[in-house]
Parts: sequence; C-alpha cells; structure tokens
Amino acid sequence: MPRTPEQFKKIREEKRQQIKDAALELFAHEGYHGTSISEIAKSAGISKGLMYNYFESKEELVTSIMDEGMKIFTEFFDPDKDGVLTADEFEFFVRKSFETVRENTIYWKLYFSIIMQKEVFELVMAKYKNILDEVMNLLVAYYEKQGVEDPLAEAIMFGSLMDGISLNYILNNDMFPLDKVEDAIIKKFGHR
Amino acid sequence: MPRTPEQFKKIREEKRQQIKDAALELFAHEGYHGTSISEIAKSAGISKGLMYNYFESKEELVTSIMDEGMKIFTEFFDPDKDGVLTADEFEFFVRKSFETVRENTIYWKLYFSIIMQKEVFELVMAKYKNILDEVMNLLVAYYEKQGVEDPLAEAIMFGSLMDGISLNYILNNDMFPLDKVEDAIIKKFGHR
Amino acid sequence: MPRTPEQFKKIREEKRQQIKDAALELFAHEGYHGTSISEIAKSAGISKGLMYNYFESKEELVTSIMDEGMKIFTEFFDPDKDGVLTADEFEFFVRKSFETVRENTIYWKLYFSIIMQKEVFELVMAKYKNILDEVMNLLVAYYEKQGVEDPLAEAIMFGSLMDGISLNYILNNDMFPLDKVEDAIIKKFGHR
Amino acid sequence: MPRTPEQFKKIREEKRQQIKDAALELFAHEGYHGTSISEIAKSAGISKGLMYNYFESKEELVTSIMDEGMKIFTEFFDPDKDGVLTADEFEFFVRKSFETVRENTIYWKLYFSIIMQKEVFELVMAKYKNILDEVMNLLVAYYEKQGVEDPLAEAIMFGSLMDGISLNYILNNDMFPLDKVEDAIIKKFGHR
DNA sequence: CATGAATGAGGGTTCATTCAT
DNA sequence: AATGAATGAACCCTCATTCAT
Repeated sequence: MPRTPEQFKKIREEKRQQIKDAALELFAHEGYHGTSISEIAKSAGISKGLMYNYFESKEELVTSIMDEGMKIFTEFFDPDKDGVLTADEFEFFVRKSFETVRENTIYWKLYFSIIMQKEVFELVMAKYKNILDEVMNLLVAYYEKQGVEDPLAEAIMFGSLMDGISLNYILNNDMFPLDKVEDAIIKKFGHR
Repeated sequence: MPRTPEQFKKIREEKRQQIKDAALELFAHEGYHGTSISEIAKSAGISKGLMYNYFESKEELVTSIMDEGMKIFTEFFDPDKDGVLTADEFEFFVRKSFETVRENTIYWKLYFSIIMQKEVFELVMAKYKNILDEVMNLLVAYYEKQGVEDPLAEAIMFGSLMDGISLNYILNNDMFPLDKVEDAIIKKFGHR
Repeated sequence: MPRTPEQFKKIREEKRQQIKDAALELFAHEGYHGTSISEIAKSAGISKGLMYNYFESKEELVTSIMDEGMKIFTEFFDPDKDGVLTADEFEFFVRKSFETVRENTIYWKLYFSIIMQKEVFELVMAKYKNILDEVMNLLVAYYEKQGVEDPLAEAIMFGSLMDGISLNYILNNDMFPLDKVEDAIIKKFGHR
Repeated sequence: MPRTPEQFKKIREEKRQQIKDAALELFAHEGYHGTSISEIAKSAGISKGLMYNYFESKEELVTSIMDEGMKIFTEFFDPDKDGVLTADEFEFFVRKSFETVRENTIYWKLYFSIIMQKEVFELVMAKYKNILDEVMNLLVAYYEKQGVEDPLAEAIMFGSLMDGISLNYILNNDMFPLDKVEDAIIKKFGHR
C-alpha cells in the first residue's frame, strides 16, 4: 500500500528544508562556488542523487534559500503596509532589521557573498532590487516629512550604514557592539 | 653581455605586475572561482606553465593582489603619520578614501568578494585587521577630542558607513551619487 | 468478489501493452539511451516503480517491443504458409511489407536504430535472423523457378533494396515517393 | 627550451588522430551514447581530461570523425567533376563505393548508427544531405540520358539499394557475397 | 498493486597543477 | 625563461534500479 499524497508532501517539504538548512550553512561558510553538491548532500545526510529529486539544480537551491531569507526580511518590514513611515515605525524598522541580522546571521552572510557574484544571479537581484527600492522610497518620504535638508542623501547614507553595519557584524560577530550601534543609529538618523 | 641581477629582478617584477593586472580584471568580473588560470595566462599573454614561475599557486596570486591594493589604501591614509587626526585630516581621509574607491573600483570589488570567503583568507584578513584597527583607534581619539558623546559608537558607525557606501557604489556604479554622499558624510560625521 | 486469475492476466497484459506503446513512441523519437524509465512511466501514466512489476529491466522492455513488431511483420508474410512463392504472392509480399512500414513507421525507426547496437542485442538479432533467412530461402526458390540467372544475388539485392527503401522512407518520411518505388520494384524484381 | 610550434602541431595532430581512431572503433561497436569518454580515453591510452585538450566536446569528436569519413567518400566520387556520368563512371562509382565500404567498414557502421539519432546530429546530416543530393541529381541525369522509363524511381531504387547492401554487409560481414552483388548491381542498374 | 523516495555508479566536463622539452 | 601537453581529482548532474510504505 503506497503512502498517501499527504505523506509524500510532508516528506518532501521536510527533506527540502533539511537540505536548505545544510546548504545555507555551507554556502555561508565556503561561498557558493566553494560548496559542492556532494558536501551539501553529505551534510544533509542524503545521497548526492537525491538532491536532484528536491532541487533541479544547484542554482535553484541557492535561489530558493535566498528567497526564503528575503521573505523573512519583508515580513517584518512596514507591518501595516500603509506606505508611510512614522518615527516609531522608523525605530521599529531599525530594531527589527538588526533582530533579523542577529537571528539569521548565516543567511545574511550568504546574502552578502551572493551579491558579489556574477550575472547568474542578476535575475535574483532584480527581484530584490524592487523590495529594496521600496524601502528607500519610504525613507526618502519620511526624511522629507521630518524636514531633513537633503532627504535622498540622508536615506542613502542610512541604507548604506545599515549594510555596512550588517556586514561588519557578520564578519566580526563576537566583537561588534551591535546593541550600542543600534541605539546610536536611531538617535542619529531617526530625526524625531 | 648578460643582464645584471638587478635587470632580471626588474623584468621579473614587471611580469608579475602584468599578471596581477590581468588577474584583478578577471577576478573582479568573473569572481575568484569563476576565473581560471588559463584565462589569466591568456589575458596576460603568457603560457599557463609560466604562471607558476611567478606565483606558486592561484591562492598566492590573489593574496598578492589583495596586498597590493591594501598598500595603496594605507599609503594615502594618515599622510604625516603623527598618530593624531585633525578636522582637516578627517576630511582629507574621507575624500581620499572615496577617491581610492572611485579609481580602483575593480580592486574593491575583488576585496568585497574575497572577504566573504572561507578560512583560506583568514590570514589575509588578520593582516588587514591591524591596519583597519589602527584607523579605528585614530578615529575614536579624534571623536573624543571633539567631545562626541559615545566616541566608539560614532567611530564604528562611521567605519561601517564607509564600508556600506563603498559596497553600494561598487554594486551600483552608475546610479550612486557618490559626490553628494561624500559631502554629506563629512558634514554629519566630521564634528568640526 | 475477487477477480479470477484470467481477469488478472488480462489486466496485466493490457498494462504491459500500454507501457510498450508509450516506450516505443519515446524510443523511436529520442533513441534508446535518450529515453529514461521516468519518461516512459510518466508517459504511460504509471509510477516508476510499477514499471518493474511489468518489465524486469529496460532491456527486457525494448526486447519485448522488438519482438512484438517482428511478430506483426511475420503475420502478414507468406499467409498460406505453403513454403512456395507465386508471382502474385511476391507482389502481395512487397505491398504488404511497404504497408507495414507505412503503418508502423515508428516501430521500424526503432528497429533500425536498435540493430546498430552492441552485443546485448545479438540474441534478439539471432532470433530475427531465422525469420529473415526463411524469407530469403523462399525468394531464392522463387527466382530459380522464374529462371533468373543468379537467383541468390537477385534475392540478396531484392532484400537489401527493401531494407534500403525502408530506411530512406523512415529518414525522409515526407519526401520519399514510396508508392512510385513500390510499383517500380515489383516491375523490376517481380520477374513475372 | 620549449618545443617548437611545429613539434607541438605534430603532437596535436597525431594525438587527435589517435583519439579519433579509438573513438571510431568504440562508437561503431557500442553506439554513440553507449560509448563513454572514459572508455575512449582509456582505449586511446590517455587521461580523460586530455580528451578536452583535443576536442571541445564529445559531440565535436563524433562530428570530426564523421566529416573525415565523408571526405573519403566524396574524394572517390565523380573524379573528373564534370557533372556528367558516363556508363564507365557509373561502374567506377559502384566499385569505388563498395571498396570504400569494404575498407572502412567501421566508419560506415558508425555512419548508419548515427543517422538514426536525434536532433543533435541534424546539422551534421544537413551537410551530408547536400553531397548525397548531388549524387542523386547526377544519377537521374544519367538515367534520363540512357532512356530509362522512370529515371527518378530508378535513381532512388539504386541509391536505396546501395544503402541496403552496405547495411547488410556491415551487419553480416562474413556471409555477405559483396563481390557477386557488386557485379549484379552494375548489370542491373548500369543501363549500358 | 502501487507509490515515489532513495541509492550509487557513472555520465560529460573543468581546472589547478606538474612536467618533458 | 617558456611552452602547452598531460594528469587526476573534483565538479554538477542523470538514471536504472531498489525499497519502505
């Protein structure tokens, strides 16, 4: 008697996740090209061939991981989706962003290593660019409302700062005083 | 008449440079793993085998390139080496940093893509950490002198911001308003 | 009420046929090595695993298909089985042969692609050789009776011609004037 | 001191031929898909990787072999290239064709196995089609000149017969009375 | 009878490195 | 100093077959 479709679906989803977890860990530490399918399979406790039952290529695997991480990011951002940022929401955004970086350090390590790669990932990046542009637009509008002199420059600086902090935190996990910087950035770029 | 040892050394050095130039170009565009020794050799106009007369491995080649780029960076920084930063020197530092990024975009592309890689490059990074820590110390001292409330947080923010801006400029060369941001950062983090 | 053994056998036979039909289609279009068990199973509307309930291997499957096609061929040939060929029967044979090629083009495509393969299929070919030798013997006897000068050479030429025509028709389906050639061959090799 | 370019060229050509010889043997016996690069390399006495120094892919290898064989074929055909076939030239053509088949049996085995394959080889076949069409045109003109009733049908029959004979000779090397058939075909299709 | 997850060997291909010349 | 032929390990991926359910 075969398993029910529900059973198969459950197996598939669990195994896919299991593979993605193993792959994320390895991609983040060794880089995309530095990680082989063999390593991922071994780390996930499955055979090499089985990988391709769940992901049709190495590229689909990494894409799938990236999408999942980006989904987490967007879920936490602009929660009421009214397209306007208040000062409280700004602070909430900063704190949530750092929370995400803190809790999904490995994912963001992968993210930063991936964005340095070549055309293969330009499609992926195109998708994310929309999301990130949206964030930028909200920020510019916010700074305008608060009467900041050059809202665009301020928004770009703020965005770059978030990137830079994330990058340094990721590279220097133990030493980086993320909490302190979190407060400072809200004070300096919040413009309450 | 045979060449003197000095002449040999000079020829050697020139050839090494020629190889490094070709390799940097390719590494930055195709990534480290995406660039083969064959391609580098062809681009440098020499044979594959000869590569190994000048660099003992692909890894030594990339390490050597990184070192050279970092040397350029340090040469331009803190020119009088008196260990103290004035407000003018701060501005000078920012402007020179951006100048370097603007003029050596390819190198910094390689730099950012390399720092996301694995333990092989941890040695390289250890070396650079000293240089970067030195910069950080000067900055903290500078902010203390200027009476900034939390000098360390300010210095870290400034450093992260420089990284974030460089990263975004590299990724988005055409659209990024580097000049504008350059002025804004001096105004906001100069504390004259 | 449980099914009788006969019912089971019939269901089994139908399913086998269903698989063979799907497989023939794919083998002929993609080649033997170019067709995977997965594709066959999907095309037959069953699971991969079930395939092995009906055929013990990919090889048995293709062998079985070949046998079936050859059976069709022999059924149409020498209908009264008296071991003698009249002029009318010769013509009948030619017309029926071409009819078979026309109606089972796909099978003959598979046939010609398979006979070029390696020793695995030598067994299969041994079986067919008997059938084809039988045909040859009848033809030689026929040409002798008609007073042809070199009956063996004539028979071999005729057999080779039939092969060559089939091959070219298969490869060049649309352009090949099979009808015209059919008449011509009867005129030229019939020896009425 | 490096080898001279001439030396390298000689090495390359010899090795390429060595690989092609090994590959032809294997392709003919095991089929294209049934032959692995590993097997070819082993049979040629080189490493797998070296294959790709001489042929950029398995496909280029087989294409190169096919071209070489077809070149032999065309060299022997229509030697004075005046575009007209005399009765002597017709006989010469038949005899030379069989000579080629006799002497390059393996190649023609590959040829027949290849023409049954899928789209990958359609390009290759397109090239050959021109050559073969040319032959056909000459034949039709020849039969017209000789006053044959249906020249096209005759030419197609002759061409198909040549194919069929080659095929059967290849498959049944030892038993096939090629000499006898050679004479018979000239008598029957020569129309002197 | 029926499923598709799972395996493992092998497919073609690439590439850093070595070596004879 | 210089060449490119040669190696061998590893790469991503496919697939006939087996197996737990």
